[in-house]
Amino acid sequence: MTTDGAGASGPGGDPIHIDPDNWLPRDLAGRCARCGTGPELEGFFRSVVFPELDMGYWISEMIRGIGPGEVTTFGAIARGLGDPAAARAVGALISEGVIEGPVHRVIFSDGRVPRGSMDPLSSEIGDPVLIKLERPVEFELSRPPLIVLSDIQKALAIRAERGTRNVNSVCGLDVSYGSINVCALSKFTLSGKHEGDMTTEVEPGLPYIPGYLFYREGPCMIEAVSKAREEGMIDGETLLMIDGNGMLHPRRMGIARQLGMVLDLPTCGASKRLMMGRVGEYRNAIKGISIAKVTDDEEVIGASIKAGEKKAFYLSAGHLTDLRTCIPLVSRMLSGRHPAPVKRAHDLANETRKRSLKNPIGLS
DNA sequence: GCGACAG
DNA sequence: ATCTTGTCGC
Repeated sequence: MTTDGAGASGPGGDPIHIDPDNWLPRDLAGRCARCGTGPELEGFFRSVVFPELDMGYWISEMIRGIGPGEVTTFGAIARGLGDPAAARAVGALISEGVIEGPVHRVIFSDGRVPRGSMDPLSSEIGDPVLIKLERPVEFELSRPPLIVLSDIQKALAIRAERGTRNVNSVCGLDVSYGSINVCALSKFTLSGKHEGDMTTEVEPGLPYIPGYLFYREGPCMIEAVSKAREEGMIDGETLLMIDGNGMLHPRRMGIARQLGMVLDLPTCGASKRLMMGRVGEYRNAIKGISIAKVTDDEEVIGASIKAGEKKAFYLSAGHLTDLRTCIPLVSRMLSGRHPAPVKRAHDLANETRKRSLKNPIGLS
Protein backbone atom coordinates (compact mmCIF):
# COMPACT_ATOMS: atom_id res chain seq x y z
CA MET A 1 0.00 0.00 0.00
CA THR A 2 1.35 3.44 -0.91
CA THR A 3 -0.06 6.91 -0.49
CA ASP A 4 1.06 10.24 -1.89
CA GLY A 5 1.66 12.14 1.34
CA ALA A 6 0.35 15.58 0.38
CA GLY A 7 -3.35 15.01 0.81
CA ALA A 8 -4.72 18.54 1.08
CA SER A 9 -7.22 18.71 -1.72
CA GLY A 10 -8.39 22.25 -1.35
CA PRO A 11 -9.75 23.97 -4.43
CA GLY A 12 -7.57 22.58 -7.18
CA GLY A 13 -5.89 20.13 -4.79
CA ASP A 14 -5.25 16.53 -5.67
CA PRO A 15 -7.03 13.61 -4.13
CA ILE A 16 -5.13 11.08 -2.05
CA HIS A 17 -4.00 8.27 -4.32
CA ILE A 18 -3.84 4.79 -2.89
CA ASP A 19 -2.49 1.77 -4.69
CA PRO A 20 -3.44 -1.14 -2.51
CA ASP A 21 -1.10 -3.91 -3.51
CA ASN A 22 -2.13 -6.18 -0.67
CA TRP A 23 -5.84 -5.54 -0.14
CA LEU A 24 -7.42 -7.75 -2.72
CA PRO A 25 -5.70 -10.14 -5.12
CA ARG A 26 -5.52 -8.81 -8.63
CA ASP A 27 -8.21 -9.49 -11.23
CA LEU A 28 -10.59 -11.26 -8.86
CA ALA A 29 -13.52 -10.74 -11.23
CA GLY A 30 -11.56 -12.30 -14.09
CA ARG A 31 -10.59 -15.25 -11.92
CA CYS A 32 -14.22 -15.62 -10.89
CA ALA A 33 -15.30 -15.62 -14.52
CA ARG A 34 -12.81 -18.39 -15.37
CA CYS A 35 -13.45 -20.42 -12.22
CA GLY A 36 -15.42 -23.67 -12.45
CA THR A 37 -18.72 -24.30 -10.72
CA GLY A 38 -19.64 -26.35 -7.66
CA PRO A 39 -16.94 -26.89 -5.01
CA GLU A 40 -14.40 -24.96 -7.08
CA LEU A 41 -16.50 -21.78 -7.09
CA GLU A 42 -17.36 -22.24 -3.43
CA GLY A 43 -13.67 -22.66 -2.66
CA PHE A 44 -12.85 -19.50 -4.59
CA PHE A 45 -15.12 -17.46 -2.35
CA ARG A 46 -14.20 -19.20 0.89
CA SER A 47 -10.45 -19.07 0.48
CA VAL A 48 -9.81 -16.15 -1.90
CA VAL A 49 -12.59 -13.58 -1.53
CA PHE A 50 -13.94 -13.83 2.02
CA PRO A 51 -10.57 -13.55 3.82
CA GLU A 52 -10.10 -10.17 2.10
CA LEU A 53 -13.32 -8.58 3.37
CA ASP A 54 -11.92 -6.17 5.92
CA MET A 55 -13.57 -2.81 5.47
CA GLY A 56 -12.20 -1.49 8.77
CA TYR A 57 -8.67 -1.99 7.47
CA TRP A 58 -9.48 -0.31 4.14
CA ILE A 59 -10.89 2.74 5.89
CA SER A 60 -7.99 2.93 8.33
CA GLU A 61 -5.51 2.93 5.46
CA MET A 62 -7.46 5.71 3.74
CA ILE A 63 -7.86 8.13 6.62
CA ARG A 64 -4.30 7.77 7.87
CA GLY A 65 -3.47 10.05 4.92
CA ILE A 66 -5.65 12.87 6.27
CA GLY A 67 -3.31 15.30 7.96
CA PRO A 68 -3.85 17.89 10.76
CA GLY A 69 -6.06 20.72 9.55
CA GLU A 70 -7.63 18.57 6.85
CA VAL A 71 -11.00 16.86 6.78
CA THR A 72 -12.79 14.32 4.64
CA THR A 73 -16.38 13.06 4.63
CA PHE A 74 -18.15 9.73 5.08
CA GLY A 75 -19.30 10.03 1.47
CA ALA A 76 -15.79 10.73 0.16
CA ILE A 77 -14.49 7.60 1.84
CA ALA A 78 -17.39 5.59 0.42
CA ARG A 79 -16.75 6.95 -3.09
CA GLY A 80 -13.11 6.04 -2.69
CA LEU A 81 -14.09 2.50 -1.71
CA GLY A 82 -16.08 2.35 -4.92
CA ASP A 83 -19.72 3.02 -4.02
CA PRO A 84 -21.40 6.01 -2.32
CA ALA A 85 -23.97 3.57 -0.92
CA ALA A 86 -21.33 2.60 1.64
CA ALA A 87 -21.39 5.99 3.40
CA ARG A 88 -23.57 4.81 6.27
CA ALA A 89 -21.47 1.70 6.76
CA VAL A 90 -18.38 3.91 6.99
CA GLY A 91 -20.11 5.99 9.66
CA ALA A 92 -21.20 2.90 11.55
CA LEU A 93 -17.68 1.45 11.67
CA ILE A 94 -16.21 4.75 12.82
CA SER A 95 -18.80 5.21 15.55
CA GLU A 96 -18.13 1.66 16.72
CA GLY A 97 -14.59 2.76 17.36
CA VAL A 98 -12.95 0.00 15.33
CA ILE A 99 -11.14 2.31 12.92
CA GLU A 100 -7.49 3.21 13.47
CA GLY A 101 -6.20 6.71 12.81
CA PRO A 102 -7.52 10.30 12.86
CA VAL A 103 -11.24 9.45 12.76
CA HIS A 104 -12.09 12.91 14.14
CA ARG A 105 -11.17 14.35 10.72
CA VAL A 106 -14.13 12.61 9.10
CA ILE A 107 -17.21 14.85 9.01
CA PHE A 108 -20.61 15.06 7.32
CA SER A 109 -20.77 16.47 3.78
CA ASP A 110 -22.89 19.41 5.00
CA GLY A 111 -20.13 20.46 7.39
CA ARG A 112 -21.60 19.06 10.59
CA VAL A 113 -19.12 17.52 12.97
CA PRO A 114 -19.96 14.08 14.39
CA ARG A 115 -20.41 13.95 18.14
CA GLY A 116 -17.08 13.24 19.81
CA SER A 117 -15.00 14.82 17.07
CA MET A 118 -15.66 18.44 17.97
CA ASP A 119 -12.97 18.86 20.62
CA PRO A 120 -10.03 17.32 18.76
CA LEU A 121 -11.05 19.15 15.57
CA SER A 122 -11.36 22.49 17.34
CA SER A 123 -7.83 22.22 18.66
CA GLU A 124 -6.54 21.44 15.17
CA ILE A 125 -8.55 23.84 13.07
CA GLY A 126 -9.72 26.48 15.50
CA ASP A 127 -13.30 27.53 14.89
CA PRO A 128 -15.20 24.40 13.81
CA VAL A 129 -17.57 26.61 11.85
CA LEU A 130 -14.73 27.24 9.42
CA ILE A 131 -14.61 23.52 8.68
CA LYS A 132 -17.44 24.12 6.24
CA LEU A 133 -15.05 26.19 4.17
CA GLU A 134 -12.49 23.44 3.83
CA ARG A 135 -12.63 21.28 0.76
CA PRO A 136 -12.95 17.70 2.02
CA VAL A 137 -10.18 15.39 0.87
CA GLU A 138 -11.15 12.92 -1.85
CA PHE A 139 -9.57 9.53 -2.52
CA GLU A 140 -8.51 7.74 -5.63
CA LEU A 141 -7.85 4.05 -5.24
CA SER A 142 -6.31 2.16 -8.12
CA ARG A 143 -8.52 -0.82 -7.26
CA PRO A 144 -11.57 0.24 -5.21
CA PRO A 145 -12.64 -2.83 -3.21
CA LEU A 146 -16.36 -2.34 -3.79
CA ILE A 147 -15.74 -2.11 -7.54
CA VAL A 148 -13.91 -5.41 -7.34
CA LEU A 149 -16.83 -6.96 -5.44
CA SER A 150 -19.49 -5.60 -7.79
CA ASP A 151 -17.41 -6.73 -10.79
CA ILE A 152 -17.50 -10.23 -9.34
CA GLN A 153 -21.29 -9.98 -9.22
CA LYS A 154 -21.39 -8.84 -12.84
CA ALA A 155 -19.10 -11.70 -13.88
CA LEU A 156 -21.41 -14.16 -12.14
CA ALA A 157 -24.48 -12.64 -13.77
CA ILE A 158 -22.92 -13.12 -17.20
CA ARG A 159 -22.10 -16.77 -16.67
CA ALA A 160 -25.29 -17.63 -14.76
CA GLU A 161 -27.09 -20.75 -15.87
CA ARG A 162 -30.65 -19.97 -16.85
CA GLY A 163 -32.26 -23.39 -16.43
CA THR A 164 -34.37 -24.68 -13.56
CA ARG A 165 -33.80 -27.69 -11.32
CA ASN A 166 -36.36 -30.00 -9.79
CA VAL A 167 -37.12 -29.13 -6.16
CA ASN A 168 -38.14 -31.56 -3.40
CA SER A 169 -38.20 -29.32 -0.32
CA VAL A 170 -37.80 -25.71 0.81
CA CYS A 171 -35.39 -24.40 3.43
CA GLY A 172 -35.65 -20.87 4.86
CA LEU A 173 -32.39 -19.19 5.83
CA ASP A 174 -31.73 -16.07 7.92
CA VAL A 175 -29.16 -14.47 10.23
CA SER A 176 -29.71 -12.49 13.43
CA TYR A 177 -26.98 -10.13 14.66
CA GLY A 178 -25.98 -9.04 18.15
CA SER A 179 -23.24 -9.83 20.64
CA ILE A 180 -23.21 -13.17 18.85
CA ASN A 181 -24.61 -13.85 15.39
CA VAL A 182 -26.87 -16.78 14.67
CA CYS A 183 -27.78 -18.35 11.33
CA ALA A 184 -30.95 -20.43 11.30
CA LEU A 185 -32.34 -22.89 8.74
CA SER A 186 -35.94 -24.13 8.71
CA LYS A 187 -36.89 -26.95 6.40
CA PHE A 188 -40.37 -27.49 4.97
CA THR A 189 -41.94 -29.99 2.58
CA LEU A 190 -43.41 -28.72 -0.68
CA SER A 191 -46.86 -28.96 0.87
CA GLY A 192 -45.79 -26.63 3.67
CA LYS A 193 -45.20 -29.09 6.50
CA HIS A 194 -42.38 -28.16 8.87
CA GLU A 195 -39.67 -30.81 8.94
CA GLY A 196 -36.80 -29.49 11.03
CA ASP A 197 -34.51 -26.65 12.14
CA MET A 198 -30.85 -25.99 12.59
CA THR A 199 -28.97 -23.07 14.16
CA THR A 200 -25.30 -22.21 14.19
CA GLU A 201 -23.17 -19.34 15.45
CA VAL A 202 -21.45 -17.39 12.67
CA GLU A 203 -19.17 -14.43 11.89
CA PRO A 204 -20.23 -11.80 9.32
CA GLY A 205 -18.05 -10.50 6.49
CA LEU A 206 -18.53 -6.86 5.49
CA PRO A 207 -20.93 -4.58 7.33
CA TYR A 208 -24.28 -4.11 5.61
CA ILE A 209 -24.01 -2.12 2.37
CA PRO A 210 -27.02 -1.99 0.03
CA GLY A 211 -26.21 -4.07 -3.03
CA TYR A 212 -23.52 -6.09 -1.25
CA LEU A 213 -25.59 -8.10 1.22
CA PHE A 214 -24.03 -11.34 0.03
CA TYR A 215 -20.63 -10.19 1.30
CA ARG A 216 -22.12 -9.68 4.75
CA GLU A 217 -24.33 -12.73 5.17
CA GLY A 218 -22.97 -15.05 2.49
CA PRO A 219 -20.00 -16.27 4.54
CA CYS A 220 -22.33 -17.09 7.45
CA MET A 221 -24.88 -18.83 5.27
CA ILE A 222 -22.32 -20.89 3.37
CA GLU A 223 -20.97 -22.11 6.68
CA ALA A 224 -24.43 -23.03 7.93
CA VAL A 225 -25.52 -24.70 4.70
CA SER A 226 -22.33 -26.78 4.56
CA LYS A 227 -23.15 -28.07 8.01
CA ALA A 228 -26.75 -28.79 7.07
CA ARG A 229 -25.57 -30.66 3.98
CA GLU A 230 -23.22 -32.82 6.01
CA GLU A 231 -26.04 -33.65 8.38
CA GLY A 232 -28.32 -34.57 5.49
CA MET A 233 -30.80 -31.82 6.24
CA ILE A 234 -30.57 -30.44 2.70
CA ASP A 235 -29.58 -31.96 -0.63
CA GLY A 236 -29.18 -30.72 -4.21
CA GLU A 237 -32.94 -30.38 -4.68
CA THR A 238 -33.61 -28.25 -1.61
CA LEU A 239 -34.71 -24.76 -2.55
CA LEU A 240 -33.09 -22.20 -0.27
CA MET A 241 -35.37 -19.26 0.52
CA ILE A 242 -33.42 -16.23 1.66
CA ASP A 243 -34.52 -13.04 3.42
CA GLY A 244 -33.38 -10.70 0.64
CA ASN A 245 -33.43 -10.56 -3.16
CA GLY A 246 -32.30 -12.68 -6.09
CA MET A 247 -32.75 -11.13 -9.54
CA LEU A 248 -34.29 -8.04 -7.96
CA HIS A 249 -30.97 -6.29 -7.72
CA PRO A 250 -29.13 -3.55 -9.67
CA ARG A 251 -26.64 -6.10 -11.04
CA ARG A 252 -29.21 -8.92 -11.05
CA MET A 253 -27.11 -10.60 -8.41
CA GLY A 254 -28.79 -10.24 -5.03
CA ILE A 255 -27.75 -12.44 -2.12
CA ALA A 256 -30.19 -15.23 -3.02
CA ARG A 257 -28.86 -15.66 -6.54
CA GLN A 258 -25.20 -15.20 -5.64
CA LEU A 259 -25.48 -17.72 -2.80
CA GLY A 260 -27.25 -20.17 -5.10
CA MET A 261 -24.52 -19.94 -7.71
CA VAL A 262 -21.76 -20.34 -5.14
CA LEU A 263 -23.44 -23.34 -3.49
CA ASP A 264 -24.91 -24.77 -6.70
CA LEU A 265 -28.37 -24.92 -5.16
CA PRO A 266 -31.77 -23.60 -6.25
CA THR A 267 -32.58 -20.35 -4.42
CA CYS A 268 -35.13 -17.56 -4.29
CA GLY A 269 -35.35 -14.29 -2.37
CA ALA A 270 -38.19 -12.87 -0.30
CA SER A 271 -37.76 -9.32 1.01
CA LYS A 272 -39.99 -7.03 3.05
CA ARG A 273 -38.97 -3.82 1.33
CA LEU A 274 -38.59 -3.04 -2.34
CA MET A 275 -34.98 -2.43 -3.27
CA MET A 276 -35.54 -1.21 -6.84
CA GLY A 277 -37.87 -1.49 -9.81
CA ARG A 278 -41.43 -0.50 -10.58
CA VAL A 279 -44.47 -2.35 -9.21
CA GLY A 280 -47.12 -3.06 -11.85
CA GLU A 281 -50.82 -3.65 -11.50
CA TYR A 282 -52.02 -6.19 -8.93
CA ARG A 283 -54.00 -9.13 -10.24
CA ASN A 284 -55.88 -11.65 -8.14
CA ALA A 285 -54.33 -15.09 -7.87
CA ILE A 286 -55.46 -17.96 -5.65
CA LYS A 287 -56.98 -17.66 -2.14
CA GLY A 288 -57.12 -13.90 -1.82
CA ILE A 289 -53.54 -13.46 -2.90
CA SER A 290 -52.81 -10.65 -5.33
CA ILE A 291 -49.64 -10.39 -7.36
CA ALA A 292 -47.96 -7.63 -9.38
CA LYS A 293 -44.87 -7.73 -11.53
CA VAL A 294 -41.77 -5.82 -10.49
CA THR A 295 -39.98 -4.52 -13.57
CA ASP A 296 -36.87 -2.56 -14.45
CA ASP A 297 -37.00 -1.17 -17.99
CA GLU A 298 -39.36 -3.82 -19.36
CA GLU A 299 -37.42 -6.60 -17.66
CA VAL A 300 -39.41 -8.57 -15.09
CA ILE A 301 -37.10 -8.95 -12.10
CA GLY A 302 -39.53 -10.01 -9.38
CA ALA A 303 -43.06 -10.09 -8.06
CA SER A 304 -44.90 -8.18 -5.35
CA ILE A 305 -47.16 -10.55 -3.42
CA LYS A 306 -49.97 -9.48 -1.12
CA ALA A 307 -51.89 -11.85 1.13
CA GLY A 308 -55.30 -10.25 1.60
CA GLU A 309 -54.93 -6.64 2.66
CA LYS A 310 -51.57 -7.22 4.31
CA LYS A 311 -48.50 -5.36 3.21
CA ALA A 312 -46.73 -6.92 0.24
CA PHE A 313 -43.44 -8.78 0.22
CA TYR A 314 -41.17 -9.05 -2.80
CA LEU A 315 -40.27 -12.37 -4.36
CA SER A 316 -37.53 -12.88 -6.90
CA ALA A 317 -35.87 -15.87 -8.51
CA GLY A 318 -32.37 -16.74 -7.44
CA HIS A 319 -30.43 -19.60 -9.00
CA LEU A 320 -31.79 -22.67 -10.85
CA THR A 321 -35.39 -21.57 -10.57
CA ASP A 322 -37.73 -18.93 -11.98
CA LEU A 323 -40.64 -16.81 -10.85
CA ARG A 324 -43.12 -19.07 -12.61
CA THR A 325 -41.97 -21.95 -10.40
CA CYS A 326 -41.55 -19.96 -7.19
CA ILE A 327 -44.81 -18.05 -7.11
CA PRO A 328 -47.18 -21.03 -6.71
CA LEU A 329 -44.75 -22.75 -4.39
CA VAL A 330 -44.45 -19.75 -2.09
CA SER A 331 -48.15 -18.91 -2.31
CA ARG A 332 -48.94 -22.32 -0.82
CA MET A 333 -46.83 -21.74 2.26
CA LEU A 334 -47.61 -18.26 3.54
CA SER A 335 -47.59 -17.64 7.28
CA GLY A 336 -49.38 -14.33 7.61
CA ARG A 337 -47.58 -11.81 5.47
CA HIS A 338 -44.46 -13.89 4.79
CA PRO A 339 -43.46 -17.28 3.41
CA ALA A 340 -43.31 -19.70 6.35
CA PRO A 341 -39.71 -20.90 5.79
CA VAL A 342 -38.12 -17.44 6.02
CA LYS A 343 -40.51 -16.39 8.76
CA ARG A 344 -39.61 -19.38 10.90
CA ALA A 345 -35.89 -19.10 10.19
CA HIS A 346 -36.05 -15.40 11.07
CA ASP A 347 -37.84 -16.02 14.38
CA LEU A 348 -35.63 -18.97 15.23
CA ALA A 349 -32.41 -17.03 14.59
CA ASN A 350 -33.66 -14.20 16.79
CA GLU A 351 -34.84 -16.41 19.64
CA THR A 352 -31.65 -18.46 19.60
CA ARG A 353 -29.46 -15.36 19.71
CA LYS A 354 -31.42 -13.85 22.61
CA ARG A 355 -31.59 -17.14 24.48
CA SER A 356 -27.81 -17.45 24.22
CA LEU A 357 -27.37 -14.23 26.20
CA LYS A 358 -28.75 -15.94 29.28
CA ASN A 359 -27.40 -19.38 28.49
CA PRO A 360 -24.08 -19.04 26.60
CA ILE A 361 -23.88 -22.79 25.96
CA GLY A 362 -27.31 -23.16 24.43
CA LEU A 363 -26.50 -23.37 20.72
CA SER A 364 -27.07 -26.52 18.76
C1' DG B 1 -39.43 19.09 0.57
C1' DC B 2 -37.45 15.52 -2.13
C1' DG B 3 -35.42 11.14 -2.68
C1' DA B 4 -35.96 6.86 0.12
C1' DC B 5 -30.75 1.29 -1.35
C1' DA B 6 -32.51 -5.89 0.65
C1' DG B 7 -30.48 -6.94 5.92
C1' DA C 1 -30.46 -5.50 11.03
C1' DT C 2 -30.49 -3.65 16.24
C1' DC C 3 -31.99 -0.37 20.11
C1' DT C 4 -36.91 -0.28 22.86
C1' DT C 5 -42.60 1.19 26.16
C1' DG C 6 -46.57 0.71 25.53
C1' DT C 7 -50.04 -0.17 22.14
C1' DC C 8 -53.02 -1.95 18.43
C1' DG C 9 -54.99 -5.90 16.00
C1' DC C 10 -56.09 -10.79 14.65
